[in-house]
Amino acid sequence: MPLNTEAAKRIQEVLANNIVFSPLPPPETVAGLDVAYSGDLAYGVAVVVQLSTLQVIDIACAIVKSVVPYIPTFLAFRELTPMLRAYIKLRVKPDVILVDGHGIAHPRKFGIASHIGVVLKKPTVGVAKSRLYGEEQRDVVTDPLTGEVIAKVVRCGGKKYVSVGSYITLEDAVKLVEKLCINKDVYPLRLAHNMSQKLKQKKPHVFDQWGEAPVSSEECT
DNA sequence: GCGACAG
DNA sequence: ATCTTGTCGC
Repeated sequence: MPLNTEAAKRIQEVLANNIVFSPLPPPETVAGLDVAYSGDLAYGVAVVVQLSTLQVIDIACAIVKSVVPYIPTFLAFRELTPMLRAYIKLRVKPDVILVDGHGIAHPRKFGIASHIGVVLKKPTVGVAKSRLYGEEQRDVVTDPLTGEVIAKVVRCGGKKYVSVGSYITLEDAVKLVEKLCINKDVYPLRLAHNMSQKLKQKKPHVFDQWGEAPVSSEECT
């Protein structure tokens, strides 16, 4: 299925008005969301980690048919479903969510991290491996049109572009990512990435009429 | 028209 | 993201 980019663009512009910039109350739990692909299937994984102990307290995953192609600035329309399908299966909801991709460091200020934050009304942080939009100088990325700081570069096994998704401030987002930078990786995202890669290597699955395969949390590991 | 372009 | 092994270097 192709993507109506004009309609998608209007959705992003409208929903971007719902982004909230506010301090994040000290979180106890953090989730990492990631998606892997194989053939025409998307494997979404959500991992919840206890900040004080770094122990994994919940895991969930979803296997759905991948229908939308990747088009720069429209990543959410391809990965939102697999990520949210996994997220809603969590029995323990996190205080804040880390997403693979940008938040407001996006042409229309509405990257996938912001999209998820607005839809779930939950604090989210965008953590990307490369820049999509903005002028990078030193460790800050600014919007060339407004001069506003839209992201900060955090060194953690390479550059990580950290931006606000929603319900958080850039300062709190950066503090959280730095705290979770372990062994050159943002821990929760590393776990989610490893799990999605593992998951897709498993046996085929049976799909229901909605194009989703039943997968237990144990089956994710 | 040209270059840029998350995963 | 995915296709793919070894190899050069700290």
